[in-house]
Amino acid sequence: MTDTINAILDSAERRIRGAGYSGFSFRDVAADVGVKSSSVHYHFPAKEKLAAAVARRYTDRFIQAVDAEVGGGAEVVQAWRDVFKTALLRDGRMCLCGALAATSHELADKVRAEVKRFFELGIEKLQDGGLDRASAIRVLSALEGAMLTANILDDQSVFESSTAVFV
Amino acid sequence: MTDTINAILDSAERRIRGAGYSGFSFRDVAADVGVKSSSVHYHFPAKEKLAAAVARRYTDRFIQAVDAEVGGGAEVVQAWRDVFKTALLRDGRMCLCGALAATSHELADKVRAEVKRFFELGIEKLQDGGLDRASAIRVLSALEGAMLTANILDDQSVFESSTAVFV
DNA sequence: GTCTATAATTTGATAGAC
DNA sequence: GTCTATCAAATTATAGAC
Repeated sequence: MTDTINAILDSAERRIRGAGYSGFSFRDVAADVGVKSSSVHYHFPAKEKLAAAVARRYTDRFIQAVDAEVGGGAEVVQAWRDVFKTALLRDGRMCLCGALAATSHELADKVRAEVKRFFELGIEKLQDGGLDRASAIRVLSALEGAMLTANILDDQSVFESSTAVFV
Repeated sequence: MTDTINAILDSAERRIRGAGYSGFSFRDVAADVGVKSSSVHYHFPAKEKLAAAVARRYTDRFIQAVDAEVGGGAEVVQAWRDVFKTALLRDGRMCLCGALAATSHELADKVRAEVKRFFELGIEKLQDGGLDRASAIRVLSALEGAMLTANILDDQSVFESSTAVFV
């Protein structure tokens, strides 16, 4: 993975988390990276492919971070909460897959499939931690909702208080 | 409020709930209503004003529906859950203010203010029902998150099971 | 791999006739 | 209040030089 590709993915991730799929353009990303939009197209021929790549990297990193915490002895639900919290505090933005899921009707099949993968893997991992499927979905939904509300109220402490029940 | 204005708001609401603020255009709405885009501009000179009007109507109707249930003897948390559930089952789409909140960085101040109003009023109403502020935020976040997850998993029963804990 | 240039379409918005 | 016509800008995407 080259530096340019990573920079493109970084920019697109940040912009999707702030403004959704339709809220960013190839020129926006190109300007962030310091190249021309045709160079972005060289690496990602279509916008759908760029968004799908962003979602896949986001999910892989997210799961990796959760696994690392669980490997370090953390309880699974706490691990998910911590990684969500880190994403919110570090970037001050919505979960990428939450931002995309909120407008799922506009997503191309391949993008929606990647977003769905984030949720399915989350449910699966939480079930591996001992939760039944309904509880796993409830925890994941609560985390996404807490992030969304913290986002619009512009108050990160909202995430803490909304999910303190899991502690 | 004329029929055309209502039809414009209906179309814009539906489209924002499916694809977010940047995911719809004046021409989309005009085609839905059966007029030209210049006619939409006549009623709503700027896109921001249209979105703000949609959010305001959505919030007013939502609060009205909740108040009606509470007036009919329902418990406040249940009333909120029911109105969310109806919005999901009837339209098969995300909460309008949830969809906008997820991409709050792209919103003009006046639109974001309307979205914020939905959440602030929700918190206020739940507090009137006896919850402390943290619990009110937690309930509202959980409802938004449940709707988001039901949306992406394309399974409305997810909303039920995710929020059954409130029953 | 990145650039210039450009095509084809869409977008938000306005002017003016009816 | 709706229309036709149009604008200026932005959008996704491609061709071809370097």
